[in-house]
Amino acid sequence: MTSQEQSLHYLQSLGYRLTPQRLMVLAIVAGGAGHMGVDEIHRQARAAYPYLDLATVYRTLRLFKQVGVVTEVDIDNRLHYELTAPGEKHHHMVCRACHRAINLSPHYLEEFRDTLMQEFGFEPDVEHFTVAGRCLPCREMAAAGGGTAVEADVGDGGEVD
Amino acid sequence: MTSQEQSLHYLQSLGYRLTPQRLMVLAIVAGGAGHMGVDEIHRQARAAYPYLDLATVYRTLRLFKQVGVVTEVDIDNRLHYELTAPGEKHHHMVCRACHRAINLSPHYLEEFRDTLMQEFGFEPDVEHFTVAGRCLPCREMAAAGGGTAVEADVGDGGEVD
DNA sequence: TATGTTATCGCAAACTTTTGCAATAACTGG
DNA sequence: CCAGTTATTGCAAAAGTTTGCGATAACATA
Repeated sequence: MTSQEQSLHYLQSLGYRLTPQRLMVLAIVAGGAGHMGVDEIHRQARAAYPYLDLATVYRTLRLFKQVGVVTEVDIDNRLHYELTAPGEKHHHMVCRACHRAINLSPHYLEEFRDTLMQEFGFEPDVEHFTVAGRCLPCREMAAAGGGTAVEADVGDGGEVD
Repeated sequence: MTSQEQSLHYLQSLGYRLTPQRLMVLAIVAGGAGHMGVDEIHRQARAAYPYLDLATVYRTLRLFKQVGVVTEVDIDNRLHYELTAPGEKHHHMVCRACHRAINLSPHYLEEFRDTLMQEFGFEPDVEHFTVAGRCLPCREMAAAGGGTAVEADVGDGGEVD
């Protein structure tokens, strides 16, 4: 049984219904490499089934996230989703100033996770985890006297692998 | 010098301009108790200065967040902001199933923070920090055979202190 | 204090995400 | 396999958030 089939069984065991829309969205997210934007998922889904509505995509992904099938990632103010792959861990540190992402080895989170589990019975989602903060270059720039408001308006892009 | 004045000096030292709008938004966020929704901030601001636009409130808060003056909190899909109070730490664990929040003592994060600083020079924002995951009751319910899709549609509320 | 430069603002429009509701389709029990 | 129940869908509209642009005001320099 593939991991997709497992997810579907799991959904069903929770009392959710298996609909073609859900199958399709799951297949697309599983097929894509890495995070996928909602509109991209929608576009691909429409190729196969033109009536699938954007609202359904949003609702489906929200459900998948709630039960843990997918992970939500906020990239530059837009929602992205990726399959929660239990084996393949994937962490980020995202700088709140430059929005660049640095990969973080699972090692650093395990200790933290174990503590939370033991103390509170709370199981943190560390499979795909994002820590906000400020990266070294940005902190140095700020310390150096403050980089004269580099970015015109406040918004800017950000890259994540 | 109050902490508000410090923030303003800091903004200025980074090359950002001090405008009445920014002063106003900062004062309002500082005056409120805990997180404030964007529209509430806007409403209060308009009482004093009716022309202040919602877009300006958003831009201002985004800037404040970027430089670290305020902390952004996502509560039930709406942006909320609160002053980043260096002394008074404030952490949550938020369950992805029931959306309930559990307070987390700063203690548990310090170790993690120190590691990241040492290894990567990355300074995580642990002042106000949120960890997603699943709480004990929800995990037990899931283990017990899966709580027949408790919530009709996917959305539901969530409370955070 | 007067002048130039340009970050910021207000407005309007776009974009992203959520929600209400009637129709439909997935599951259940017979 | 058929009928009943109700979760889910598609559509349309609303709500939340961001963005483009010309006008304005904040800061720097003289």
